[in-house]
Amino acid sequence: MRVPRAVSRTAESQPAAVEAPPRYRRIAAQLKEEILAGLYPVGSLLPTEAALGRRFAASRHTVREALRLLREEGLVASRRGAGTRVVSPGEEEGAVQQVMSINDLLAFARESRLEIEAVGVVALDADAARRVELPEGSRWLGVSGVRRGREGAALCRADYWIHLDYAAVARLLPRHAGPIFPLIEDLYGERIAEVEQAIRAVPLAAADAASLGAAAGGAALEVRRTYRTAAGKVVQVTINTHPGERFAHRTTLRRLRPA
Amino acid sequence: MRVPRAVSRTAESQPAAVEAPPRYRRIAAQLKEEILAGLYPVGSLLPTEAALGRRFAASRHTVREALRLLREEGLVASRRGAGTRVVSPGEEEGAVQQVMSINDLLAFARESRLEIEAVGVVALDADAARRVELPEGSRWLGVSGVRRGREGAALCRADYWIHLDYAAVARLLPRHAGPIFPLIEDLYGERIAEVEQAIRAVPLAAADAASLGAAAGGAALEVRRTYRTAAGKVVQVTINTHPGERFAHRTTLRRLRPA
DNA sequence: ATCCGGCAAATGTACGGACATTTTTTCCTG
DNA sequence: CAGGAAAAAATGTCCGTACATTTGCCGGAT
Repeated sequence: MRVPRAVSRTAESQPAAVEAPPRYRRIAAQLKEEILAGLYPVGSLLPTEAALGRRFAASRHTVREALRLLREEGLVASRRGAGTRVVSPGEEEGAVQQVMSINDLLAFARESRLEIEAVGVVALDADAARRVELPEGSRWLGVSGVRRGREGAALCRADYWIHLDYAAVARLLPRHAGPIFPLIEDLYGERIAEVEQAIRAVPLAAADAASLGAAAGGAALEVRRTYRTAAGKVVQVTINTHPGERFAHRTTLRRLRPA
Repeated sequence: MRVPRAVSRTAESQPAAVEAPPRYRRIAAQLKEEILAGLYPVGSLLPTEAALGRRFAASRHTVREALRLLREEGLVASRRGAGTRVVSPGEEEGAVQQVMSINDLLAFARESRLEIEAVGVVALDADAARRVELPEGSRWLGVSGVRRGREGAALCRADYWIHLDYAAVARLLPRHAGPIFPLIEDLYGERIAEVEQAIRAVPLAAADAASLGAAAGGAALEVRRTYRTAAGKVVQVTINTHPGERFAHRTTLRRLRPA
């Protein structure tokens, strides 16, 4: 879905002041870049901790912290005595979304940045209405953009349909890179009580592929969320489109009592 | 994945040596227990690193590693100068999941019928190991088939990797079309405490497409579930592959208390 | 050629120290 | 009493050391 370019726009967003990250994060980013560039193909060994320490003039502690970040991102796996091996390509695989609750939705959005491309009121045609499961012809504040991770890589497309009762939230968006529904909660005193989530596999549209730096036509994971108040009113619908096989939507389900 | 037709099958047991976990893991477990027991309610501060070091007679390094585990588990959040605060009890999150997840897995399997095509012991090559996130070379009881709905239409491919400790369950499968893990629970007295679920979009392989009556190469939703006991032992891994855009994986998330 | 044992290499755990940064508390002044 | 500054408290980063555990390689024996 492409939200039509809005006729009127609010002020452009301004990037926050960025300070130098800690050394271990910089080392991790450098190694990640080299992994993604193919310098260390899947299956190959990274340099040892000792060698990396010499290369980056860093202590073993700092190198280990960097490697821990890479492990958490799913790029490498370390084995005692055997070294650290590159286990999977693609940085998006590390953008694992641990969605377990509404609070977790907030956490994911806080760890990524929404880069807004278009904001404007839209009326849903038949296709769009079917896709977002909202009434055909109804009008919503449309917001579309790309969600990016820490190092600026595109994680997914993010498209929003916000109920017009809350359209003034548009004024806050240029200065806000995080999740939108808490803004609505703050600004209007509404409370999201329930999120309905639907996940499916779709072909990646050419327009989406271009802005995500991925190949068009491949498989993409589409995650749609419908945010409702306790009274059942739809406040917002969000569709995140993650390209390719690199992204996995993960959930951990637990039993707490005897079955 | 195509499981080779089984020639012979026996249960093989490989008892794993169980050793004491590292100290930092034990400290984390103890603190988690106290958090879940309500000793530190949501919003309250844990003891400082220094205090925990005194309490557990551990170095700050060890305490910090323990706190890192708790942070990664989403139980606490640390802020420089302010301490470590309990932000979300895992048990309550788990309660949310219980409402809709493992029971939902059973419901889905009950509403469809597993048509088994192949059963046999398989050793995981590198590709398979990566796909199911189990050790390469490890051996599992492989079961593969198609899950069909009421009218017999193919819903998805269903592939299982069952720990060889439970391989005798194979004897029950010919007369059993429903979910497999409750069979294991009944037959062996094991209890599934946790299911880790990963959903991604993949291209539909030609072999899978043929048995599902779908076009090869299109987008498919791959849902992988790893079933674990409370001790963390992997009992079973399941991959369901749903063709095309027809299938949507739906979840409803609710807030149980005020934000 | 194969197998086994020993040793070196490589990561994992855990101790210690120091300084930086942020938050909270305390103290002082108007 | 209120506000601001300074000090103390608390976590974050980064250095170092030592030992434990596991893996891989090499050489010798069969």
